[in-house]
Amino acid sequence: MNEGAPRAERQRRATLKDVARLAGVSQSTTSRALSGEGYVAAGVRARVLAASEELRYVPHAMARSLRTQDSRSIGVLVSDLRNTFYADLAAGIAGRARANRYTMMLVDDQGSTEAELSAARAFVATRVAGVIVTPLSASVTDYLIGQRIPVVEVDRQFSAGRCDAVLVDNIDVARRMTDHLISLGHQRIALFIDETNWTTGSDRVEGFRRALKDAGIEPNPSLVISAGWEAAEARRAAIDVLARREHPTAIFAANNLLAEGVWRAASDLGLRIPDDVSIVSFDDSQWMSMVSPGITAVAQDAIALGEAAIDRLLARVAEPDAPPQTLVLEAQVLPRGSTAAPRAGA
Amino acid sequence: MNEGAPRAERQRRATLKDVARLAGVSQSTTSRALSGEGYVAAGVRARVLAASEELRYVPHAMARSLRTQDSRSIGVLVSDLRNTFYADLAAGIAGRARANRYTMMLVDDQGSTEAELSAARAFVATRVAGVIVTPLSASVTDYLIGQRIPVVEVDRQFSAGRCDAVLVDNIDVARRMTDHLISLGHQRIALFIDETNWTTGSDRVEGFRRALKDAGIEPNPSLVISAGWEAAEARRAAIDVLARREHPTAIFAANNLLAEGVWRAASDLGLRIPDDVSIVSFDDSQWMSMVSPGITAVAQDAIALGEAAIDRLLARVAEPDAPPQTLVLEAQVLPRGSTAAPRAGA
DNA sequence: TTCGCGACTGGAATCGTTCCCACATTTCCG
DNA sequence: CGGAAATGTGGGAACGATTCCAGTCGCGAA
Repeated sequence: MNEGAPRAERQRRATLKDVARLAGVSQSTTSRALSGEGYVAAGVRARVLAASEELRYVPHAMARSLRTQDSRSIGVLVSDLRNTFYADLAAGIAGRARANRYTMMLVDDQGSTEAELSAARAFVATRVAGVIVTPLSASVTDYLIGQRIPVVEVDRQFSAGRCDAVLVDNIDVARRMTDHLISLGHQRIALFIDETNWTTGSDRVEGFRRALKDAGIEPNPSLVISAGWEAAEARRAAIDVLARREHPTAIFAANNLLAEGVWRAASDLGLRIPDDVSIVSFDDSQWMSMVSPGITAVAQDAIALGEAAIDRLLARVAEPDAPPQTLVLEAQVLPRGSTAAPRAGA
Repeated sequence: MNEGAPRAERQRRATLKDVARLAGVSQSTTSRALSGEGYVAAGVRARVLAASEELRYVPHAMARSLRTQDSRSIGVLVSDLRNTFYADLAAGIAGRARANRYTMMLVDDQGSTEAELSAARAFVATRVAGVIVTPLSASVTDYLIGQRIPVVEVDRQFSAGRCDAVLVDNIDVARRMTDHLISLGHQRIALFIDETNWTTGSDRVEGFRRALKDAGIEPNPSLVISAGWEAAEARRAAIDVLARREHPTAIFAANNLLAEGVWRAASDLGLRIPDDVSIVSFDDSQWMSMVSPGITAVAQDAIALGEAAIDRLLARVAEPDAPPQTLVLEAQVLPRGSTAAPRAGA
């Protein structure tokens, strides 16, 4: 053996060339033997496999995809992994990605549009096959579409008709939930909402308004409350609202964080649910089935949402020029104990 | 212009060569202009930048890292993203990764050792700079170490002394928690545990045992209960245990899922907490602060755990030959209302 | 005038694969 | 028996970047 640099020899990772040399055949043959494509004599294949095993050879995925010009990874961009909604979404995607032998690059943009855009650039740089995003603005999607990378928008939609999307019918579900409250006799219903620039938010408000309108209830703008992004903010806002003399008899929280804030506020003020105030939530959470009474909630199946998104993405990758599709998944209203008729006289 | 194939021309993504051609300089110069390394005349740089802008050029990260032989991505392997503990861990890692301009490849192995190993192979194939793993067995770490890829084990440790690790002192915390119950007067304490082949599980059992021993309480093997992996299983097991004539006066659940099962079982049986049974949990969860009474729990800061893990990993990448370190982070016992002295006579 | 040096540029090798092509050998069939 | 087809092999050009090296200038100093 060459006594030159045994240590360096050990350190370097084996390449195809090393395997070829050890097996005593050319790189072309080695490649064929390992990939199983093309002619290779049985004996030679065995020698190559043995050599590859001995050197613990692992093909360099980047070199491969550089040459073949295709990619086995997808980019996923979510807003906040600590929120179970996004975590479940990611879990759904991760499972299916693995099943389809894709790897997943995950970025949590923490609500920052700069982070979002820089993640998109990183995805383009690594030439992902496609991207799944819960967008904060239209710019990510625009950028990716401009770069001709397949995109699926999930949960919120900014680029309707320009890329695929997987959504829940927020208008309909919000309306049904509001109807539920109205049918119990509630007239003064407050809606806690985070953001109305997104389709999720504006659609939920829209569904809420329609239900009121259809029931002939006068819309009251002071009962649509922008409650910020965090439970703590929502809690403060809810304390304000619930401390009013004629406080709403029911509160509809547009997501799980807001619901937490509202629930804590009611608890802070010693209000009893549902006697003093009914509470419902858009988004189910573990705690909502554990507190008593349980919180009536819209159960979005975030895992299914993620699975649908990656299925759509892979279909799009296979057929880039098909017209964009928007998938709308069902969401269920789970009635629990947090809703009842308003107290007489309230 | 060449009228040959305008469509194909539009389709292809711009490469360095295209930018160079448009700017009228060589690839070398273009590369230097874009990277800022080496000499480039100001006018030329401007031209190159303009050309790159016009073609919406995005450098091919894989080609780059193939050439430079370094990697800007890390692999992360967790057991179940739907569990907030792992989701928070991933969130902590994701934040720091982004801050350090690394991308993160995330795999959720769903508790399958095959999935775990195949993820590890995928990481090696993409030549990640390093891997953070909540291992299911020693084999992932062994494999990665064999491939000379830096590894940090988090939460559980299988390869002590052979790679870095970031942990919580499970023995100590479990002991303190048990002491808390003992100091309230409990003698018949059950421990619900998932798995004792992992350091997390066996250490929690160990801490529990030591606390009992130090207090002179006879260890009772029938009170250390393997309650499976899911809340539903734990619930069934807890119903069995709590339905016994002389049921334990306190239950220590070794993680949040188990705690959920135990809590639901108590609720199923109409037992009052803490009057009929005290409950404590290793792992805090959102619901534990929302139910009443709140559940006394060990709060592990999973985000901090993730941050510490990636800090360690990046330090290791910078200095591969330093001796392995094991970081032990603090965890707090959060006393809530779920613990009290056992009922007289119980 | 010549030398040397700093500023600047381009050619070409390289990273680790795949795969087209050319060539060699064997098999098969009319 | 001749040639086509099937089988097996290796050479070498890509893929898209970086970077070493060898040049070409212009200019101030010797």
